[in-house]
Order: sequence, then C-alpha cells, then structure tokens
Amino acid sequence: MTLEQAKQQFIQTWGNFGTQWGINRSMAQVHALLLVSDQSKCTEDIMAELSISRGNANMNLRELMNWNLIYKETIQGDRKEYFRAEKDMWEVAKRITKERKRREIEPLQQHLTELKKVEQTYDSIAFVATIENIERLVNRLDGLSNTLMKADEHIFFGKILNLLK
Amino acid sequence: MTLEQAKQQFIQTWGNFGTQWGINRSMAQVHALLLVSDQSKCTEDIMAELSISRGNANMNLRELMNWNLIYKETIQGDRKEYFRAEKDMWEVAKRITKERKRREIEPLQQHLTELKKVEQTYDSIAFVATIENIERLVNRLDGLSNTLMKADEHIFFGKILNLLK
DNA sequence: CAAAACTTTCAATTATTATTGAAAATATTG
DNA sequence: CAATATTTTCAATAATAATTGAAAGTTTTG
Repeated sequence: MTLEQAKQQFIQTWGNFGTQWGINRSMAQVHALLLVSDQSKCTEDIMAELSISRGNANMNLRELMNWNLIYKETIQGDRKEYFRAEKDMWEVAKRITKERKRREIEPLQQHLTELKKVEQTYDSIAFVATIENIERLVNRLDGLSNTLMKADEHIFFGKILNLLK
Repeated sequence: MTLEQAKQQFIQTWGNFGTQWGINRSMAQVHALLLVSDQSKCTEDIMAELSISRGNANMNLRELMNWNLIYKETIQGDRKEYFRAEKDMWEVAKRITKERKRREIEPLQQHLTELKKVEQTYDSIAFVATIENIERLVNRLDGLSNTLMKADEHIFFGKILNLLK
C-alpha cells in the first residue's frame, strides 16, 4: 500500500466512523485529510482532494474551527486562508469532549431537572426515581469528562487507570 | 406538569438526543417509553403510544434486544410478547458501552492496524506516527471502557474518581 | 474606489436514512 | 390441521440530512 492509498483509506474510514457518531461524512473527511497532511491546505485544495463543493468545504471548515480541531494559517504573499489540524490526539480528545459536554450533556441535565418538577402523586414516585437515576449517571459522565479535560494524558491514563485494574 | 406530560416530554427529549448520537429517533423513543413505564408493554401498546407503525415498532424492539436494553416477558393467558426495559442505569451504561466497543472500537482498531502496513518511505514516517497516536488514544478509550464494564458502580465512581479531583 | 481575489450564504437539489403497511412467515389454539 | 393470533420482512414511500453551486458579501490590491 502506498502512502497516498493509505491516506485515502484513512480519510474514507474516518468519514464512515463519523457518520456512525452523528458527525457528517464531509466534516470527518476534511478533518482526516488535515490530520494526515503535513502542509496546511486551502479551501481549493480540500475541494479538489475530496471532490466536494465550495460550500460544503467552507461550511465544514468553519464547523471544525468551532470545535477547535483546526486552525487558520496564512502564507506569505498568498491571500487565501490555509488550514491545519491539531495533531496532538490527546488534545483532540479533550476538545471533542469539551464540546460534546457543552452541546449535549449540559442541555440534557437541564431537561432532566425540569422533568423532576412533575406533580407529586403516588404514581410519579417511580418516574422521578428513574429520572434521578438517569441524572446520576449523566452527572457521573459529566464528572468523568471534566476530569478528562483537566487531567494530562500521563496522569489520567498512565497512573490512575492502573489503579483500577 | 402532570405525570403523563412529563413522560411524554422525556420520550421526546430522549428521542432527540438519540438522533444526535446516531441512534434513530424511534429506537430511542421506544427505549424511553419502556424506561418510564412500570408495566411491560406489547407491540400494540407501543404503536399506539408513540404513533408508529408495526414494522417500525417491531424492528426497534428487536434492535433494543440486541443491545440488551430490554427483555421479553410473557403474561399468563396472553400470547402476545411484552417488553420491559432494564431500569438500572449503570447496567444500561455498561451494556451500551459494551456494544459500541464491539461494533465501533474494535473495527476501528483493525482498520488502523491495516493502515500501518503502508510502504515505508521517508514521507510515510509522519503518517504512521499520526496513525499510531490515534491508535494509542483508541486503545486507551478501549481500556477505559473495559474498566468501566468490569468495575461496579460504587468502586468506579465513588472511590476512584475522587482520587482524580 | 474599482477590479480582483477570496469567503460566505442559502434556496434548490440530491443522497441517505427512517418509516410505513401490506403480505408472508411463524406460532398457537381448539 | 384449519383457523386465528402474532411476528417478521421488505419494497415503496416519506422524512431528514447533506451537498451543490451560483449569487451575494467581504477583503485586499493597485
């Protein structure tokens, strides 16, 4: 397998896994392309290499910047914007975690809190108990994600995880 | 808010969060309905309460059984199948983790291993390094999920997580 | 400040995924 | 075993999500 084939393969694979996780294929592919590229790339490059439209490329580049997974870069004497991916995968994991926490965990916590305001009747006891169990689980996942974001790689995986084995 | 309204709300919310995570809305809603129901329910009940078709209900009930999140139950003198959800949310988390591991983490690990078989050239050094970083991260998430599945709730969250703070 | 270079937007289109519902298959009853 | 109840399948349809591409917006340059 040549390097080019392997890169293509990776882009494909990353795209497929993305879709399983509710991330659109193009976004995952743009991310993958930048992850395996040494040079930063401009919109044109990305459009050409992934055979996608300008709108699509632009939109997903913007979104990857929102997630803090890629950076803009400028090149002397060229007025286009170039993009480069964060390559430290531990950073990548932390940033994705942070963003999913903000977008998903927190709103879910709010919803659950609301639901506990149900009128108190004999029948609602079991319901509230179930919601509280879910809440407890979500809070714990939240705690785990906070830890993840604060901990540095070595501490988190190297030291602590061994304690658990 | 009445109990009925709260249950409806929860089903809606759970369905929406599901779609964000690549789980189809109906499946998440069927799961939610069973989570907040004291009695077990048959296909007819579910069709009626969620206003979905027989095929949809059947397919998602089957899928929830594959995920080990609901059980079949029989009722004396009734030949329909009834379904009940696992209510222990810690169990739910463990089972979802187990299934995603099997369906997603493991195939991804295989792909990554394949990619390292790229021809060795000067240019491929950086690529292989990136893949190895991703591999390392995935392996660690995998290790975390294994730990999660083995650990019991109290040990994992009560004791150990405090160490990390 | 006009022309050129580049980026962003968004309505229309296309592709993907979910859902329906009727028919086929299977299981149960008397 | 025939009638009935129940479950499963799957081609057709509908709903949702992603993508295009041309037009509008913005920035830079001379």
